[in-house]
Amino acid sequence: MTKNLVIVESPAKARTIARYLGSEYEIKSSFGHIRDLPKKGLGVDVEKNFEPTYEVSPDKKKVVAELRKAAKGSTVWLASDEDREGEAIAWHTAELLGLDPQNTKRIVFHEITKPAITAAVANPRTIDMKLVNAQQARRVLDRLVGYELSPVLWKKVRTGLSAGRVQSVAVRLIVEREREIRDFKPESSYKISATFDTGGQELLAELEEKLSDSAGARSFLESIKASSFSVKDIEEKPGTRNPSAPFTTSTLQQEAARRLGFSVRQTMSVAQRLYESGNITYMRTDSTNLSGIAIDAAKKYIHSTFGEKYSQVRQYKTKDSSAQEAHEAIRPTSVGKLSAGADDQQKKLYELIWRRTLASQMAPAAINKTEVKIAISDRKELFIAIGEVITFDGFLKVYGGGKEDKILPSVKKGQELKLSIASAIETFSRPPARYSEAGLVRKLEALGIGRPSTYAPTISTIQDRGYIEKSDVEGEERQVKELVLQSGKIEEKSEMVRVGADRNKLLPTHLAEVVTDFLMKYFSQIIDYDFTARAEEEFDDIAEGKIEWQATLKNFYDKFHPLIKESGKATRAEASQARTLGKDPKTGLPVVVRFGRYGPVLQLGDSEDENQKLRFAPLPADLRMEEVTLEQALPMFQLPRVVGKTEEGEEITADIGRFGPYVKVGAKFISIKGKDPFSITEVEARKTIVEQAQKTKDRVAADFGKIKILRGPYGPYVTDGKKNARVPKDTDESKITETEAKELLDKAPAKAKYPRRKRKS
DNA sequence: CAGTGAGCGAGCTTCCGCTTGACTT
Repeated sequence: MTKNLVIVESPAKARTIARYLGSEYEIKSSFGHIRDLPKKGLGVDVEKNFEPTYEVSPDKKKVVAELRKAAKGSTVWLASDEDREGEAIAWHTAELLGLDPQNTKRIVFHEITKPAITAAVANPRTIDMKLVNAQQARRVLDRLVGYELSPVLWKKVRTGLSAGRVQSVAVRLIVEREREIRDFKPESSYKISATFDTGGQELLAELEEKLSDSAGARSFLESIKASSFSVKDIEEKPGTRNPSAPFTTSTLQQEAARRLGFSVRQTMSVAQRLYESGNITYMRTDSTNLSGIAIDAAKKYIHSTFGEKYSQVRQYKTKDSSAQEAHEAIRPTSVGKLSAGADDQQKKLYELIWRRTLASQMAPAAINKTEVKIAISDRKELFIAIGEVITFDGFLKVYGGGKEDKILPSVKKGQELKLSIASAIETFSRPPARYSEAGLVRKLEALGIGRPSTYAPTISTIQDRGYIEKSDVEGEERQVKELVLQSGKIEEKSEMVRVGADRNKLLPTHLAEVVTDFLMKYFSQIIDYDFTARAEEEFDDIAEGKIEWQATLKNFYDKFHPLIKESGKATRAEASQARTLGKDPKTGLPVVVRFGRYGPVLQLGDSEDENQKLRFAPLPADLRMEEVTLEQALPMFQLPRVVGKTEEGEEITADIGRFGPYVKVGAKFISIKGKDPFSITEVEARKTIVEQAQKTKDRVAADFGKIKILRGPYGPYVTDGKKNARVPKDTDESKITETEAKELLDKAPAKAKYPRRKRKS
C-alpha cells in the first residue's frame, strides 16, 4: 500500500484531520511558513528582475528535516490554507522536498469537517503558480518598503527605528487622531429636559432641539413658567434588531475588549488555547461563514432549547472583498458544549463565542418604540419622551446588549400634563474618540491593512518601537452651567465636570509625530490610506494571470526608489523638526528645540559650530515642541541650580530629570515631584532630604549585610540585590532570621519566566 | 513591579505574514 503524507499549517489542524482520514495517511504540520527572505540584507536583487533569495527560516530547520524524512517514499499532499500565503507555503514546501510543483497533489478545504476533507482528497489539483507569484509580489514589496525606508529613519531620526506598509499607517492613524483631538474646539449648547407629572408617575422628556447659549436657555425657561402642557401625539414604531455575524478575528478582539476587558494580545492567546484543546475553530480568520454542519447543529439546539420561533438560519457573507476566506468564522466546534476552557479566561471567551455563534442563527428581536410628543401651550417647540420595550427577545436571549427597557407611563392623546421640573444643562460637543487597541484593529481592517495573524503583533511593534503608548488621559475640569426651573423659580447652578478623560487608549509619542511628519513629507504615497488597497488590486491581477509579478514590482520600485534618494537630501535638522526659538540674552547663543536621541530637547548653542560646547536641557513635560517659546526655554538652562547646603555642609542642587524634578546630594537623588526646582528653598530641600532618609530607613525591616528584608509598595520582600522574593502573607517580616531569608530567596522562582518585550526608551 | 536621573562620535538596527514554543540577562 502506498504511504501518504498530508502537510497542513497548524498542528492542531493535523490532529483533527487525522481523525477523519484513515491510517494510511500520515499528517504533519509545517507550522506556517518554512522559507523566507533572509533576515539580514535585502534578499532581493533589484537589478536582476527582483529575484528573491529564499532560505529556510532558522526556527524551521528541524521542521523541514522532519518533513523531508516523512516524505521519503510517500505520496505528498500539500494541504496548506486556501489563500495566497497558503499557496506559497505549498510551493516552498514542494521546492524544499524536491517535488515537481506541476505534479504534486494540492488539496484545500475551508472547513475542517469530514465531508469537506473527503471531498478535498477526492479532488486534488496542482499548485497555482499565479497565486504563488501574487504572494511573492506581496512579500517582496513589503521587504523593499520596510528595508529601504527604515534605514532612512536611522540616518535622519534615530537608529533602530522601523517603518513599513502596515505599521507606519497604524502610527499615522493615531497621530492624526490625537491632533484632531488637540485641535478640537468644543462647542457648548444647552439640553432642555423636563419631568412631567402624569398623576403619580413621572414622564421624562427632552426638547427636540438643543439651544445654543445660556441666554436662550434662560429665556426659554422663563417663557414656559406659566405654560400648560399636553400630549399632542403618541407614535408607536415597531422595529427589529438583527444579530451580528459570527466572530472573525477582528470582531472577536473588539467584543472581548468591550465585554471582558481583554487586550488584543490576551484575546489571541486565550483563543489559541481554546483552539488547541479542540473547543473552537481556528481563531485567525476574516470569514463570517459557518459550515453547513455547524448551522444544522445550531438550528437543532435552538429548536430544542428555545423553540422553533427562536430559530432563523442565516448564511453570512463576508463583506470585505479583500477577505481571503481560508477558514470558517470562529465558532465552537460543538454547539452542544455550553462551557469549555481550562481556566476562567478561557471559559469566559468560550462562552462569548458560543453565544455569538448561536445568536447568529436566531430570530431578530422585536422592539416597540414609543414616542410621546408633548406640546407647550404658547410655543411651537415640542418635548419628546421616548420609550423602548422589547416585545420579543429573539437572539437577545443569548447575546443581549445589556440595554434595559424604558417603559413610559401610560398617557392618552390630549391629556394635560403638569410640569414638575425643567432644566437646561450645558453640554459640549465631543472630539473624535481616541483609538483603543481593538478600535485600531477595526480601523485597519476597514482599510484592508494587515491580516488576522498580524493585528496583535502590529500593536506590539508600534509600542516596542516607542511610537505609541497605551495609557490613560486625565482630561480636564470644565465649568458646566445648569439652569433649573422649579416652582416658578429659575435657579442657576454651576458644577465642575471632568471631560476628555480616557482609559487605556493609544497615544502617539513625540517620536511618532516626528516620524509621521517625515514620512508624510517624503513618502506620502506609501503611508497613504489607500496604498494597501491599490496594491491588493495588483496582487489580485497577478493571481488572475493578468499581469506578471516582477513587472508589477518594477513598476512600483521605479517610483518608490527615487523617493528614497530624494529623502536623503533632508537634513537632520529638518527631520528632527529643529526650530530656533531666539537668542539667549546672556550669551548671545541660539536657543533651539528639536527632537533628539532621547526625545525632545532644548539646546543652547549652534550644532554647526564645532568649537562650541553645546548645553542641553529637557523640554518640560507639559510643553509641546511646536509651541514652546524662548521665555519658557531659557530658565531650563539655569538648571542644575545650587539650592544650598545640608546641615553636614554638603551641597544640594536641584534639576529636572527623566522622571521629573529632583534634588541631589552627592550621588543621591531625591524626587521632589510637585515642587519647583527653580524656587525650592534650602529649608524645604533639607526637610525633603531628611524625610527621604527616614523613609529609606523605614523600608528596611532587617539588614543581614548582603541580604536585606525591605518593605516595598507591594508588601515586604527579601532581596540580595539581584533577586527578590516575596515574604509570605502570614509571616511577620521583622522576625525573619537570616537563614529563613536565604531559604525564601532560594525557593523563589527564577526571575521573569517570560522575557519582557524589549522597549526602546 | 520593588525606585529610576543619559545627553547627541562608533561595532547594528529594519519589513509582513504564516505558525507555535519557551531558560536566560
